[in-house]
Amino acid sequence: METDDSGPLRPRERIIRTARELFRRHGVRGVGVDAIAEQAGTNKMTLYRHFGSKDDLIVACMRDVALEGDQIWIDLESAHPGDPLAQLHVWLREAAECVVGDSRGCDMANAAVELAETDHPARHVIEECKTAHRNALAKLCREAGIAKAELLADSLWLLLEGAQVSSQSIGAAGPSAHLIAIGEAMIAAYAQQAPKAKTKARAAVSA
Amino acid sequence: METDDSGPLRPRERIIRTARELFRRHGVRGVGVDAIAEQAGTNKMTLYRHFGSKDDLIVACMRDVALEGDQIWIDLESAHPGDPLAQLHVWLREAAECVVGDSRGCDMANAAVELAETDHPARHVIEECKTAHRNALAKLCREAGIAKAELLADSLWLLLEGAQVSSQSIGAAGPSAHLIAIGEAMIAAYAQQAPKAKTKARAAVSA
DNA sequence: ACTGGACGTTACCGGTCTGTAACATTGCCC
DNA sequence: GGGCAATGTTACAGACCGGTAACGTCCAGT
Repeated sequence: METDDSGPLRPRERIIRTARELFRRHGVRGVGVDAIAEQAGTNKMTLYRHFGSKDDLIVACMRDVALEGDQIWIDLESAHPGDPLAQLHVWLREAAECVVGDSRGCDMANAAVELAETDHPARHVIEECKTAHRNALAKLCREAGIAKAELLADSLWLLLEGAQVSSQSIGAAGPSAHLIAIGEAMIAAYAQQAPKAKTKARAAVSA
Repeated sequence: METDDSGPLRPRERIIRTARELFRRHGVRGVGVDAIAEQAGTNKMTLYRHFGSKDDLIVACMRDVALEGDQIWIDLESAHPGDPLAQLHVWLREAAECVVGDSRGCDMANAAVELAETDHPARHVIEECKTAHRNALAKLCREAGIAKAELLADSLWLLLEGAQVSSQSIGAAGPSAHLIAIGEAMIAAYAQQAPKAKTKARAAVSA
């Protein structure tokens, strides 16, 4: 009932992993530090020795989520090197994976909703990470030769964010279930107007 | 410092209004019943005599939000009677009004995020209301003669939900700021393919 | 073998939260 | 005016939370 995965991981790592899971399931305000420590197979004192406060732990978890999220861009490039349009389609499919089953949506967006105070330290991390991801998506759209790349990126971005939050209010079987079809239609609509380059547009990587 | 608007309204109405405002500002878990009662110019006992529990109060607030949201469909019809396409454009502009300034997004979506337990009574109200609104939007798209009406409705729906949640994580100046432009482009893209009828399509109201 | 740092255990503090009990007060309606 | 329902006031219970203090334990490096 207590140990979660007390294998080779140090307490700090176990705490972050456990905290992320519990935060995800119950929300950052819905779980106490005592429950986190116990579930991580340690105790509250050790938790407070690694993280000065619960807010610090939340920030650390957000940074962990951000680090994990950055990996997708590396995976995309390695999956379809030099083919940004193909990467864009894979991105969409990866995004759709975030809203299957009894999804809890995006950890960061959820945390931003729960931490209503705009000056909460975690909010800065969330804003930075979200902005970085949106910019990376826009970069992908530009490199894919999309004319209105910024607008397509914002469109896809809002679609994903909406799908994640909508899966919690309406349910994953609602509009969120059509995320791929909607996204594909949108990419097609933006790709057909004044494309600077077609697929495999290696030459357009400059900007 | 205490009375909020103790005019002609009965305590029950004052409590709901105050609770909605405080829930919106601080989240449903971020404000206590005592603060709500005091801000509403009454006390905790009266609150508990009208609402058996805090959860009941949350449900009542969600129903109040739902009732308020239903009004938009009446307003749309009266603004452009018999012109569903025009209503659709006005809907988009009304939607964009929800993500201006320091928006806190959608009260219902936020509550769904905070109330992580899927069996919370408020979740049912939220799901019903959200589904009803999405269906009303789809009905508008069908009546506007859009071929893939359901898909356009889901697209616009995800855009709005995404804009509302994104305004809290990235900020209202991010992708959410382009909601109108994105939505217009999407409506245009769906309207140009196999339109069953053009504007003022009174004949297409059957289905 | 010693030592120092990381970790575990227990107990506690002060605060806040939801929810209730008992009682006083107001105001409306007959 | 008398009575009754709605409301206000105070106090309290029980639980939980974030955070800290004091002390014990273990293990790696020298």
